[in-house]
Amino acid sequence: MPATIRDVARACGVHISTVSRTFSAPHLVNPETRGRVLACAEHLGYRPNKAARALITGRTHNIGLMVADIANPFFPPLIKAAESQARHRDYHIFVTDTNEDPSVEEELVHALAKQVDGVLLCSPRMSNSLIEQLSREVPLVVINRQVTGLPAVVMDVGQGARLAIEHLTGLGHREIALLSGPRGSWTSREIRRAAGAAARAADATLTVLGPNPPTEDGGQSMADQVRRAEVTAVLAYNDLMAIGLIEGLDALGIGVPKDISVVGIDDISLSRLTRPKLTTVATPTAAAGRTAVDMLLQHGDDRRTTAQVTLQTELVIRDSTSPGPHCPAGPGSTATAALEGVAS
Amino acid sequence: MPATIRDVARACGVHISTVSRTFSAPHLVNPETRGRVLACAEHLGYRPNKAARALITGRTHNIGLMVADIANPFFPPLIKAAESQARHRDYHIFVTDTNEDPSVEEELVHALAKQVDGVLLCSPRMSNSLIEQLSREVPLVVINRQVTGLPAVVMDVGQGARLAIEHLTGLGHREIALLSGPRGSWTSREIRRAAGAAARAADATLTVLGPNPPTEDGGQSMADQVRRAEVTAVLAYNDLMAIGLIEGLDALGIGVPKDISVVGIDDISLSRLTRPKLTTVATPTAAAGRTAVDMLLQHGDDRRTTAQVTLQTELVIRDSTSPGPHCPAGPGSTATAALEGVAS
DNA sequence: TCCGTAACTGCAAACGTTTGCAGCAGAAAT
DNA sequence: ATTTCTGCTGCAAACGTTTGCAGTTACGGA
Repeated sequence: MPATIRDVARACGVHISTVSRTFSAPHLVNPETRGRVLACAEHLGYRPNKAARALITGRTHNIGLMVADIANPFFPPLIKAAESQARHRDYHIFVTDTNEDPSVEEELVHALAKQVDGVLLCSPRMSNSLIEQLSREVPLVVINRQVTGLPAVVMDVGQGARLAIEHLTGLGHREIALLSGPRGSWTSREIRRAAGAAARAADATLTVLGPNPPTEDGGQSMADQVRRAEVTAVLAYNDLMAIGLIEGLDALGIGVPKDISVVGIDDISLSRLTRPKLTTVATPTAAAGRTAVDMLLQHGDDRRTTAQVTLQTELVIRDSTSPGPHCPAGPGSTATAALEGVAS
Repeated sequence: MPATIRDVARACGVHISTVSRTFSAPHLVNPETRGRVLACAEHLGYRPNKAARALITGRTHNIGLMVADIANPFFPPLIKAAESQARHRDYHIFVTDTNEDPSVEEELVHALAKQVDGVLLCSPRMSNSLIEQLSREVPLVVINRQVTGLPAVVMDVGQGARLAIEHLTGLGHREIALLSGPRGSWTSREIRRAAGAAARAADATLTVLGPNPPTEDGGQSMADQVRRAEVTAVLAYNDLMAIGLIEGLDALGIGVPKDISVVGIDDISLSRLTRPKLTTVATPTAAAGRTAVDMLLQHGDDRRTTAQVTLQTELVIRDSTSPGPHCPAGPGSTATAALEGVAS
């Protein structure tokens, strides 16, 4: 039903290749002819079929962006930054949500494969080997993860976790809990590794609770376990969990930061609105989105650009943390950092 | 580089049509042959090229979903519902963000056109005539808007606005402000119409302030104007603006709901977390997402299904509203409902 | 024995573009 | 006057599939 290149060619008595060139290489066609073609096209409502064009050129000018949960406010700034960067380069971004499900991730990569020029995998949960395998089907850039041989942009959340733990131990906390993230999360492993090391260095005890779904509910439902863990401070896998935890603790009559200090990670905009305002680790999400797009696009030209970019994080101190029981540096703290919890 | 159907055919000494059928109509090929083909395909890492397939079948099994601002928490529940519904029907959803920009909307429809089987337009800002024109290029379903001849699913926000105003007038408020939404928003016009009628019916004065960007900042920056309008209650275009407004009023030393009552629209999950918890109009976003997908898909079979589905809204009373100055029904209220503000 | 039928497979034309190559006119250079 | 060049246009082969049609084989029934 929609007009094709052939209809236009017929309508203005010219060969289809001339019509094609009018749209994809205008300088190759006589201005007068070009005018006639454009008029006919306009009149027939003709638009080049992107799919057919992609089939032969191999370029769609689209980029896929896969996120684990579009409802998590961590992602939108990254998505928006990627979109604006892509637009500058005359590309479009197609976003898909995987529902935190690795099998959906794989399926979606296949679905996107030939409709986009590359896919940005944001915090993917699938295995390294699967990612490598999929990368033979379509160019991939991973965000918040490292896969050998693939371009990656990671936000240095390990450093962030270290800063958070140092902040807490500096306030005198010695019994700290870590609410870990979902199983299979590279980020969660990094946080755990770095937080464990930082706690050990400060002679503090780190109790890992998890894995947990990275949502408000995930945090809220851990309130009771946090209470039983008898800690004075908590570092959560992300802000959403931290906020949920604060709600949950509140319901148990435990005050934040009066009784327990809480630190989040991500610095989502919501963190500035809650009471108390959340102390958290700010991650450069917008920069990550921009960088990922750039890497994907230049990766297209030069096939061996498999650089890994690391972006710095920083600690934002607000109102959800306060000095712990052993103020500057009291005795009675254990000398080992215990790591418990389910392996991810 | 990636294996094509021809490579597979050659590798197992069979015609390409047999390979094709192995994937798209397995029952038509001998089980033994099918096994060989699958083995070869597996070995070569072959995957049917969706773009090429779409070119000939005319079906991509993808659906586009356009939203104005992915960072607005109103959208994710809709997106997720649409995605899960689509997945059940063996379709995938590609989400795009238009940045509240009508020209980007048009461009994106073109970009999506032949890569998807249809596009869901969520609260589009473009003109009716442009939407109609684009609908000749790709099947469209509009959400939160009515365009003659196009299938639509609308959440009855007019009814919601009426409930909100009745709630406020019932509490004794007679001077009410409406923080309107962005220019070009059909929803904003509906709210204004219904709120105006409801105010008039209750002998209350409605002052329209706007248009405004539908964001937290949009609400926050109106705090001063709200104060100068000398109203005792405010209905905001959406929850985000309502929350921003509460923040802004707080900064001016005006308490909610003590000094001014505030009602939002949407019932985003955040509304349950703010202090005070927000009284708001709940919109059935998930149902809207599911319905839109269904309409698009059945629209594909039967071309003349241009039904318009209306979903009901309901008022959720929380803590941001309280009785106004003229308690049950005092005298001294004006008899006219004034509608001011810039036309949208 | 012959025929009809069922089950499978191959052939080739589509789908809507792009693009290297060749052809052609006219202008400029020799 | 001949050549070279430039600017434009047409031709046809691709891109990777699907699918109606026809051909082959084997088999059961008459």
